[in-house]
Amino acid sequence: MFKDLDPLLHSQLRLAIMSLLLTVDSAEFTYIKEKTNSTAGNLSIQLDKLSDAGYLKVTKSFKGKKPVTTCSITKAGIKAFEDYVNALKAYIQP
Amino acid sequence: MFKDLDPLLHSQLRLAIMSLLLTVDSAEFTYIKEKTNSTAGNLSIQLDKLSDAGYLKVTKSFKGKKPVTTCSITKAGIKAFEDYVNALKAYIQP
DNA sequence: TAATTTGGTTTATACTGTAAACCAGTTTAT
DNA sequence: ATAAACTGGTTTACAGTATAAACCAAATTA
Repeated sequence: MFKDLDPLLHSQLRLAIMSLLLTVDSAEFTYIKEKTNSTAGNLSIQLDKLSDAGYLKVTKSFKGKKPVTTCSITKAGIKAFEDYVNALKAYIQP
Repeated sequence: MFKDLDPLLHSQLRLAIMSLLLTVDSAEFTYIKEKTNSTAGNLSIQLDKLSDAGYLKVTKSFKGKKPVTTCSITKAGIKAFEDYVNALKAYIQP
């Protein structure tokens, strides 16, 4: 009746990150931080978790002299998100 | 962009409990336990939290000689659930 | 009457989420 | 030139959450 919800996605911030990355090719750390209203520390950790799970790819580079962290969702991430939403529907539909 | 999700509802078990109680007048502890596939201990605690928040009403009685715990959702619980679902939609819609 | 079952609650522990502190480097002001 | 403040994060420490395991009282069954 109620399927398990992927615990990695069932978190407000991580879900927001994934939701955001679904709509764009890639996004920078600071952009995600702003859009999700998160602190840098929290975002850093949650990005690591999503990255460790293979749900997104994180690349580090420099823009001029400044370090930039860029994130993009992976195939596995899209799949996991879709599965999560499908499972969730059973909970929130009347 | 991403509204906060009621942390009380953003929990797999508590959400399942609320979802279940929305569809029925009331339900007994053992029924909820079975339908949500939860352990008694976990269920007991999560029911307390929802009850403390005023999202549901828990009444204790006896069926014959056996104790029965009966739960039903409150107006406040229905409202909270609806708000949660509306907020959640922003996260899961493409 | 001893063991098992029912219907839970309480306790202990592992896991999560978060803010605060921190770090390396850059820019700005003096 | 150097101190102060800012950028772009990471690490650490702690509070809160979820869960299983242990427990309890009463009823049922062997």
